[in-house]
This record gives sequence, structure tokens and C-alpha cells, in this order.
Amino acid sequence: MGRSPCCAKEGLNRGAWTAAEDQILTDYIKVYGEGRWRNLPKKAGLKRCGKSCRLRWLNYLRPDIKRGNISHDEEELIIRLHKLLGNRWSLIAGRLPGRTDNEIKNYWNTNLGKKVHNDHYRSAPSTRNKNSNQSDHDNKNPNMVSPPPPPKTNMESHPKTKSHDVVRAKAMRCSKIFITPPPQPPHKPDQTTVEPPPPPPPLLAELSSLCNGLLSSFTPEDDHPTDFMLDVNMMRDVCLSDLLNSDLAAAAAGLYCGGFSYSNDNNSTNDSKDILEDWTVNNGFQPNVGSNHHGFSSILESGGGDWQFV
DNA sequence: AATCTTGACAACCGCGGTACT
DNA sequence: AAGTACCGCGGTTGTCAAGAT
Repeated sequence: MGRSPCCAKEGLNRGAWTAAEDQILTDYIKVYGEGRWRNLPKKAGLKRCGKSCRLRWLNYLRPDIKRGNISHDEEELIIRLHKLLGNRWSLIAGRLPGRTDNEIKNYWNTNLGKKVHNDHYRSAPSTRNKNSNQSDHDNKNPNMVSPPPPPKTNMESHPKTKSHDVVRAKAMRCSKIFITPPPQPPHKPDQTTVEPPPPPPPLLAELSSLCNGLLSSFTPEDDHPTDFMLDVNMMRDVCLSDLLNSDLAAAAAGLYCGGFSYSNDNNSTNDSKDILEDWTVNNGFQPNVGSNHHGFSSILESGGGDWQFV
């Protein structure tokens, strides 16, 4: 079996594109549109691989490309998005209109990675001490600047990934956290005392406390204790330290980005959707701006009842 | 002035996902 | 259901200019 090469290598130009090639490609796409990259070079008369044409168009020739320095605001956003999404450059780029994944990736590797790396260790030396064995990894390839090592996860076994220390939005194995919001009981304005739900296990108590704001919309009332179920190993390895170091919003997003599954029942979808939408708005996210990637809400809407990343 | 080093960024490579046959 | 083609993604490499020695 096996895949044939995307294009024959013989007789094709490689390396930097010439202005003439750019013009040919631009003219062709203006007339025929994007897509069918494999056949494009032949039809356009370019001695280039289709993949190369696609890359050149997407990263350089597209008319909506914003060229020039990355602004401070964009930089801040990239840092925040990277914290949430890891090296998901296309997702990050989707939130920065006019910027390409390649550009952001390069910018990170040459500027932000180093900057964030330094900030991270300046502000949290104790964390570094706890994970001192991670520093070896950082020194393996001096040409590449690694992002600050997030907690080790059992999701890092992505077969394609050679860099092992990023949190991936698409989790590989974790599927065992369920936050089952209770149905909202009728509002009782006169009720002054509420019987507290049974205390969760210690680890859950930490999470519960962290996510207090989030969970408050799922208000645990007397007969509807908040129902947590999670993979404790995963929780310890993956998220807890992040959650502890994050604000609630990031924690809520971490539930999404870390690849947890969320099992909703009946009427809970709107509650969680509102929370996540509020979070995206408050943190400067614009749903689906310049991107085919879906926001939290659309993900929530995409499934019938349950959704999960596994 | 010549050489070396470093930073920035464009381009390439290999793989996974998925649509199509 | 299986094989294939295509697209898109993320990691890596190549190239060149600017700065340092």
C-alpha cells in the first residue's frame, strides 16, 4: 500500500518563488479559485508541486494576508492562545485575521517562545524545580525554542508529534471527566438555607473550588449534588497544576482544550454554552472570525447530546 | 574587510484525517 | 470495506541578511 508522492519531483522548481511564478499562481487562482492543488501547477503552467503552490498562496500571496510587524495586542493574544491550545498554530491563526499559521509559528519560535519561557521561569522558579528533568528536553535542540513545558500528560503520545510537551486540544485518551450539571430547579427567592451537597473527595474539592464560578451556574442544590467523575491520574498529570495556576476562565477553557469530555444531559447545554461564550468574549475571542474552525459554542451544538474529544 | 554567528522567515517534508471511488 | 487521492497541519530545514568578532 502506501501513498504516492504528492507530485513527481523531477523537473520541478524548488526553493524560493520568483515574482513570475507568484504572478502566474495569483492570476490562476483569481480566475479559477483555490483548491485542486494537485492539478493546479499543470493547468497554470507552473513547475511546482501542488503542495508548494498551496503553501505559497496561503502563506504569502493571499490578498487578505496582513504583512508587517505583529502588534503588541496580537502578541498578547498569541501568548494566551498558545497557553490554551499549545502548538495548534492553525487554530491560533484562525483567531488572528490576516495572520497565517506559519507566520505565527515562526514568530513564536523566534520571539515569543523565548520570551514566555523566560517569564515562566522568572515567575515560577519553584515549578521548574519540581520538574527539573524537563530542562534536558529544552536543551536538546538549540535551534528550536520550546514553549514552557506544561505538565506532562498522557495525551502527548500523538504519533506525529515529536515535541512532547504541549497540551493538545485533541486529546488522545482522556475521556473520563464528566461534569453533569443538574437540572435547574425552580427559583426560590425565600430560601435562605441550602443544605450543602456531600463533600467531594479532596482532589475534586480542589477542582470544584477552582471551578466555582463555572459550577455556580450548575448550582448544586439540595438534592442535586454536583456530579464529578474524572480520571484521577489524568487529572493529576495533565491539568491540576494548570488549573491551579489559572483563573477560572482558563480553567474552564482547559476543560475544553485538555480534551476532556463533557457529558451534558437534557437542558444543560445552554448553560455551558453561555459560560464558554462569555469566556470567549471576555478573553477577546471572536467566534469564527476569519476561520473555518468552530468556536466552543458550535462544538457544543455540533453533537446531539454528548460531545467529547477522545 | 573577512569570517562567523544569530535571527527571521520562507519553504519543505511527512503524517493524519477524510472524501471519494 | 478497502484502497487511493487530496487537503491541511505541525515540525523541521534552508536561506539570507544583519550583527558580532
